[in-house]
Formats: sequence, structure tokens, C-alpha cells
Amino acid sequence: MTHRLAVVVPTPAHSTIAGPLSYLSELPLSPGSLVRVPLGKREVLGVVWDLPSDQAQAAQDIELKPVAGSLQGIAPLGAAWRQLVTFSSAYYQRGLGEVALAGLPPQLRDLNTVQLARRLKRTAAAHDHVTAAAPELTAQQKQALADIEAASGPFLLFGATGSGKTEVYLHAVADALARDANAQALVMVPEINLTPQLQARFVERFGEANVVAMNSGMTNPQRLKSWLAAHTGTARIVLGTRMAVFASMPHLRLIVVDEEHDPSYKQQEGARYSARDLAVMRGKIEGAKVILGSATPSLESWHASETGRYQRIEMPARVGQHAVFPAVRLVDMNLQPKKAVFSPQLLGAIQERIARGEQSLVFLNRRGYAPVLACTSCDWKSECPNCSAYRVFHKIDRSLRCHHCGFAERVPRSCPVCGNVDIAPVGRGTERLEEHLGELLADIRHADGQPVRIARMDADSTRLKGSLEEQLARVHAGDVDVLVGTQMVTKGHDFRRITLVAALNADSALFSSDFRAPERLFSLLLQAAGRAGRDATQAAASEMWVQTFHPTHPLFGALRKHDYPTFAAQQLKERQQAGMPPFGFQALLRADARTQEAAQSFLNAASEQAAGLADFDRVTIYSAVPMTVQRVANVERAQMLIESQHRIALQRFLAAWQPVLHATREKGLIRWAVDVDPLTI
DNA sequence: AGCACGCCGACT
DNA sequence: GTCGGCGTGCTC
Repeated sequence: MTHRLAVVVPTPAHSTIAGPLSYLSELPLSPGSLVRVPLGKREVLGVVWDLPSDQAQAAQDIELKPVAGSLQGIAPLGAAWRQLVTFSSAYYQRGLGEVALAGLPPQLRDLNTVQLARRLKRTAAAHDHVTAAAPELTAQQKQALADIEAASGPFLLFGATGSGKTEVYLHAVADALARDANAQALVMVPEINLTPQLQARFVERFGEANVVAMNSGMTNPQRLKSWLAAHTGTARIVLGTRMAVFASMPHLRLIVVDEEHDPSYKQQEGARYSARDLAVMRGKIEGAKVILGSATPSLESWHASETGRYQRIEMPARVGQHAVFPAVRLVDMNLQPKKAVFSPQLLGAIQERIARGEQSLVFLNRRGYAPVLACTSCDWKSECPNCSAYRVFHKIDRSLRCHHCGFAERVPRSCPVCGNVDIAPVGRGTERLEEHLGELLADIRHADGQPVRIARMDADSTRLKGSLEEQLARVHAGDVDVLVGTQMVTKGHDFRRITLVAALNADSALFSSDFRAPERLFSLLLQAAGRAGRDATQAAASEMWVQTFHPTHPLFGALRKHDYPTFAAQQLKERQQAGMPPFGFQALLRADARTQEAAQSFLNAASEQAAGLADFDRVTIYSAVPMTVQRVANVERAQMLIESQHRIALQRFLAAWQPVLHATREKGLIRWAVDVDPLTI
């Protein structure tokens, strides 16, 4: 007796195969089973899927191939996991196979049954967890845990920086694991950089054997090992970045999304899913509690907590008896000497900190020495030949580097156009800031005669493996007086000795065309402020400095009071009036082509053929526009916004549009993709 | 994505 | 005369 199976295979986004393919099998393999099947000339890994009854004879006239084999010894992927994959595939408009296989470790593909058995054997035998002593909780932490205990969520844990959210996560996980001997918990962080320190805390509390990590920085064997441990239930806690939302966890009871507002939770290629939103959906599917935590929630989540869709739990106070929030000082740059990078007041405040043996953090969201290099006699600028962007001057290796395509060259000795030797940096990045600050503080000496120590921390200075840890250690040891860095210094790291944080170029986001720019800026500044004064003994003297040409901007007013709710209310009001998310729903159709014209004409053709599709009358399709950075690596890029007041209508329309998009062929190679709930438009 | 098929330029 | 460029199309 041969059985007919629906199998999901890794078909790429642009194939016309969206759903499962049919195969024959001698054995009646249950849904979720992992199989190897022939696909064209190759053999691929597939997942047996639930065969919808109406599709049972869909592939009637093709001769079906038999499955090549199944991965014995590995339990089928659960119904909840398959449901999550199905939902993601439909919601984010990508093939089932692509989503399913992206959620599995790549190495699963090339293991045979014997190798797999060996791996599984090594994974087996759960160890009892050795629970390290937990610190005494504050009253508000206890209350938060009681609230989480008492309701089903999803919860928005609105906790100030330094209020001890991590300790709440640790306890919530401990509670979930204690309640059920098999229970598992998933804890997500936005960035790979933040994994090690959180992992250390979880390992300390729950023991090494119970915690596995999942992130893209791991090798394939490591990923397989973690995945198997989670899938078999051996690992009780999975700690990872956005990809971990697809980890197979048969006994999942709790999901924590730390820093839920962070844009890194949105995948920016392939299936462009939001791991935060999927976490909420997964919690619903699996009956697991979901905790979203942030000091500056996304306006989507905040709004959900206002309307009662999420239950809000507030932790306004910082841990520590005298811990207060750093005072926010705004410096009106209109009143400063022209071209001053540091106002005299700020420089003075930094010097005071140095004299007291305290640390300062200066952040500027731009790496490199200068964003542009320009000729002083003609109009040459350091444009990238492949992109519509300037190449950034990196003084450290005298290179011009394109931050979009990676193209790098040595800085020319003279202007390539007119031969003038006088080519000058325009604007400044962290490298130049570090240099400039060095000059300003050159004459300052510590009491022991030592010069001021300045360090820089950005993607360039931390590229080498281990260098981030090394730099952090230097700061922690007090071997640094002033730390200069990009926004990476504002995330997560506890700098206990820092008592002054300064933001230098906040203004650009105030008047950005991106409607989410103020939200990101507010979050960034408040997170940055949160770096200061974590040590209770120094908190009283801690300050957050913001240099701005618009000191009366309401955003700064709210920042000064550390008042996220007021800021959020004002932003939500604007969004509501404009029908923007979370009051309206958006998707982008993006197109890449050799010429801008080809990209746009594909979009326009797609737009013209949209009339009459399902829910067409409930969506608004805007005209095709070039992307902000129009050309990257010699590929022209354009996009088109689709908006609706109804999430369902947008979904239905996009689904109906899909075959039209596949059929729309314009001259010139077009690569296209749909981005549902885009973060930047 | 792979991998084939298919139709046009510079080489043993 | 072939080797090989990558445009186009298919994969149960």
C-alpha cells in the first residue's frame, strides 16, 4: 500500500510553487516528519505536511515520485510549529517551504540516519538544574511577577532602564519551569551582541545543560546541537535572536521578547517577518505566555496595551535605594560658537567627570572619520561608483568605503577630477570625533599625571572576534575616561561607572520623512540615558546631555521628564490622524532591476493589474518611487506602498495579487519582494 | 535556489 | 567547427 504525502520543500520565493508537493511513500508518515525527497535533479530535505482534503487530487496528471527516505529517530515537528510556519508563510507572503526550512538547522539536510542517531544520543539525558541563588526582588518586581502569574497575557512589561526587567524574566522562566517538569521557555534578544551576557545570567541561574543559544553567529554543528536539544526537550531554555522564534519546542510555556521595540526583530531579507509579532502569535497558538519587555515600547505594542489587547505591567522605578534617573540637559546649539562640535558647557562637564574619576559616553550615530570627502576646488565628492551614496572616509586605513556595497579604495592623493591635492573631509563620524576629543582634552591630566584615555566603540572597532568583549572589559575596569561610540554602545551593556552620556547629532531624526524616526530617536536617547548612573552611589550626579538646534521640540520635553507615555500619546495622535500604523496597515512592493525605469514599470504594471482583485477597493496603492538609496551595487531599486485600514483586507489583497506579480514580466531582470508591516518606508 | 535547456561569440 | 556565456523555465 503506498501513501500519498504532502511535503513542503525549500522552494525559493520566486518559484510558482507556494504550497506542498505530493510524493508517494510506503510508510504512512505523520505530518511533521522530516523526509528527503527528489526535487528536479536534486534531493532535498522536506517536511511532511497536513494534506488538505481539497488538494488531494490537485496533482492528478503528474507522475508522483516516491520519497527518498525519512529521518528516523527524530520526532515529527509539532502541529503548533506547523501552524506557526503556515501563518508566517501566509502573512508575510512567502512560500511555505522557504519559511519551514529557514526554521530548521541547515545541517539537518546532510545527515544520514546513523549520524543523526549519534547526535541524538549525545543530546539525551537532561541534567537537573542547579539553581543559583536569586537576589531579593523589589516590591515592583514581585508585583510584576504576581501579575504575570495571575493572567494569561500577552504582557507588555513597561520597565524603566535599570528597573530590573531581566530579573523578572529570570523569575518568570523559573516559575514556568517549576510548574511543569517538561516546560520550556524561549527568551529572545534583538542583537547577537547581547546574547553572551544574558546567556551567562541564565546559565548561572539554571545550569549550563538547560540553556541553549540560537543565533546566526553560530556554526552549523552548534546550531544543529541547540536545535536538537530544543526539539527533544532536553534544553529547557532557548535564548536567541529573531530566528529562534521558529525553534521547535514541544513544551513551550513562556516566551520573553526583551527590548521588544528593537527594529532588529524585523527580518530584512527573505521572509521579512517580525519575530516580536510572531512571538505573540506563537504564544496564542501554543497557549504559552508572552512577555514583551521595553523601557520604550514600540508604538504598536504601547497602543495594544492602551486598548487592552496586551496587559501592561509597569515598573517605573530603578533598582537601588537612591537610584534616580539621570537629569536631561539640553544645550541650545544656536547659542554656541559656530561650528563647535562640543559646546563649552558639555566639554566642561566631561572634564569634571574626568577630574572625579568618572566616565563619560559620547554617542554619534555615524561611523568612520567623515561621511564625505570633497575636493576644495572642483565639485568632486567621494561618490560610490556602484551606489547612489557617498563613500565614507576611514582615516585609520586611509580608505574610502561604501557602507552600502562594501566597495573600498585607498584615498586618492589628489582629486581624481581636477588633480587638486587639497581634498577635505566633510562632516564627522566616530573616528573623527575621537580624534577631535583627543585634541580638546590633550592638556588634561589625571592626578597621577596620566593623560585622558579615550576609546571608540563601533562596528569597525569591534569587527574582530573578541574585541567587543575586550573593549567592554577595558571600560568596566575603569581604563577608559571617555567612550565614543555609535548606537551600539547604548544597547544593553551595563556601564556602571558612567555618569554622563552625551548625544551629539540628534536633530536629523526630528524632521525626517520617516514617520517612525521620532519613535526611534526617543527610544535611542532614553536607552542612552539609561546607560548612565546605574550605580546607585553615583546616580545623583548622572546626566544625559543632548546638543540640539531645536531645544523646544516636544520630543525633548518628554525626554527631559523621562516621560514615555506622554511622548507615545502625542505620537499616536499624529499617527491616528494620518492613518499610519498602528491605526492603518502597510505593505511595500519592492523591485530591483538594472534600470530605475524597468523597476518602476514593473511596479506600475503590477499596480494596473491590481484592479478588481479581492479587497482592491479597501486598499490604497501609491505610485512607484525610487528608494531613498536608489542604486546599490549597480542595482536600481524602487518601491510602492500599499495601505489599508484593515489588516485582513490588506492580507487578502496581497494574497490575490501574488499570482499577478509572478506573471508580470517586464523587460530586464526584475527581482521583487513584498514587505508586510515594513519598518521603514 | 539549483539545474537544465537553448541560442550566439572567441578559441583548441 | 566546438566551449561556454547567462536568459528562461521547471521542480510533485
